[in-house]
Amino acid sequence: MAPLRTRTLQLTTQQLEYLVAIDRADTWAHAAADVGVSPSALSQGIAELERRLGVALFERDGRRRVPAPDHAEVLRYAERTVAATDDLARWIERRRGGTEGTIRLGLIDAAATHHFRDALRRFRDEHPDVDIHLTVGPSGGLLRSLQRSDLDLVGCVQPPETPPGIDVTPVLEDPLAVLAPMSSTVTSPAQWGPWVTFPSGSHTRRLVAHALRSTGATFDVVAESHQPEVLREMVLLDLGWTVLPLAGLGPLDGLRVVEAGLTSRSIVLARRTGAPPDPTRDALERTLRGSREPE
Amino acid sequence: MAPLRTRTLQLTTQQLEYLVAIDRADTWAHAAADVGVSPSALSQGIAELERRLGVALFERDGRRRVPAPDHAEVLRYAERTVAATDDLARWIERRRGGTEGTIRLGLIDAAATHHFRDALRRFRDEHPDVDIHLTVGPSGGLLRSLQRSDLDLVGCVQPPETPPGIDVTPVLEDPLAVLAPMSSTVTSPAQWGPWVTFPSGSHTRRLVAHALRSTGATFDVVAESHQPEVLREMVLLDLGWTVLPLAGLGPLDGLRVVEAGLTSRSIVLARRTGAPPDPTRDALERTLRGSREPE
DNA sequence: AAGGATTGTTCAGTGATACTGAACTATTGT
DNA sequence: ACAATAGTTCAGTATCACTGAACAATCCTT
Repeated sequence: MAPLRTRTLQLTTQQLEYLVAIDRADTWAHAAADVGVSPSALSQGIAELERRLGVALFERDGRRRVPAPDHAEVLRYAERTVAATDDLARWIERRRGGTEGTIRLGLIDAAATHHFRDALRRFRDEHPDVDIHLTVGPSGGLLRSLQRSDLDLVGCVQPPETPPGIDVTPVLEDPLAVLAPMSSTVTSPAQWGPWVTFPSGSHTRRLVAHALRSTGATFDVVAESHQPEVLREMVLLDLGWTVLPLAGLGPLDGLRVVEAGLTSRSIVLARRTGAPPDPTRDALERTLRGSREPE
Repeated sequence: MAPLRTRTLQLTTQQLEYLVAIDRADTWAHAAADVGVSPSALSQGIAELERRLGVALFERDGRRRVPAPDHAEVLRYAERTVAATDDLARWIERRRGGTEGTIRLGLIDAAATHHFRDALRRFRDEHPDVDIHLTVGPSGGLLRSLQRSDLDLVGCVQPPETPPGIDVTPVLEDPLAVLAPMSSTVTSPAQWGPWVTFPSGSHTRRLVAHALRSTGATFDVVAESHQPEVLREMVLLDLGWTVLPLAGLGPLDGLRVVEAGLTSRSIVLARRTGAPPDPTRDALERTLRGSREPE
């Protein structure tokens, strides 16, 4: 049969940006403001996108619009494309402007304050012209930002499944210890707990839950926080037990280390595959990779 | 500092398609014809793309145009984006039209004629409504087609490095045997050869070269072909020795099997990561994966 | 239940963009 | 020197995306 090259979809990055902006903003008016056009333009732009795709992206619900079933897949495409375009723009800018470069680095708490602290300082000393934007937060959010091209390099806990478009290399193992209040009595794992730990959805929490269950402990959670220091305080307040990396946690006064090596989490460096090359980013990655703990 | 959201690049898939078409065609006029516009439109379109990117993509060389240094990176972006757009278009079409789907499958020679032959027949029997487009060729070309979204699923030799955007799962091991003409005398590896084998660039050739060298054999190549049958004929003609998968090779009359298990190549299934879901493709992949050889 | 604020759409007008066809320039081949 | 080839420029036209203003629907408040 004749190929008849079914005239490809003609889209603009602009339209895709509209879609992404709508997803990230709470209202279309805000989304319009975010991309710098009038609400009218946004509305017409989305209508045009729907017309070209031949797919309904939004349904009406009262005066709001809610995503239609097919929306998700198109959004996935739009996000990837916008991210790639963003990367290209940054690559061009770096190549043109003589700037040594900006790197947007994302790290989890322990990585920023402990594991990579010295390596980071060393890198800054050796590359004073490089602008480092550091974002600290939980692994999940960092990886999402990485996918969106809001970050260039991320040091976080190894995710259970590597998201598509992301490439990951392990750097070091971070042992996790079971910590109990001094008031507690050390018994068999079955009597451990209750627990204060990271919020559900946290990679580390998943690891901890799994490890505790396989020792026979129950995992009933009575309080949550993303910050290790806060968890430690909660234990000091006798709220419960916790499982934390000892690394960089500070003094353990008032805490009982019940089990220093319950399990360990793997700290990895993640970057987008397919992103344009960036020697500065590579250099930073090498420096961070060199900062293995003496174990 | 205020973000001031540096007005993102505004590109069209059309412009990116121009760039890709130019790369694939031998002349701009042909490229223009391929995408179905006038040469004038193509020229203006590329000029506009260069203006928006702020990057020179082509230089003049006589009356032709040759890629500028920055061209490669932009092309990489363009190819990925065009491929993703193509995927989206196919996803939409499948979703709208009630069609059971078309799958563009790429296989290497031995996979099509031997390893997956029965599985493929089984799949066709079980899914008579699915249109399978089968392309047979060397691994490298198949993987490139996969990246370009010209294929949906590929069965080939494990590449030395997984290309970005491609995901790979091993399916079976294909042992490679050293075959010599009957006239030859069996000696130590140092006296083996000379060789007829796959053209340079072939994944299998790389494996073979490595394996032979590590046995102490020299690897001097006197003839090349991509087709196992042709290589076998060459051996029969006394041109030299070869290393081939025995699987599906046909009768070995007139050949001496010097070493049945010199090494083995891993046959893998490859698909694009980040492509929209396609249950039909998944079903085919499962069927093919179930066709492990009894080893 | 009325008034007003909020959310998103439609419409007309305008400027930008992308296309075709034809004329044009530069290069290559014979 | 002549013709063929490769790509560009130019003028005219159709399409498209934007703004601003008027509009419709819904939600909130009292």
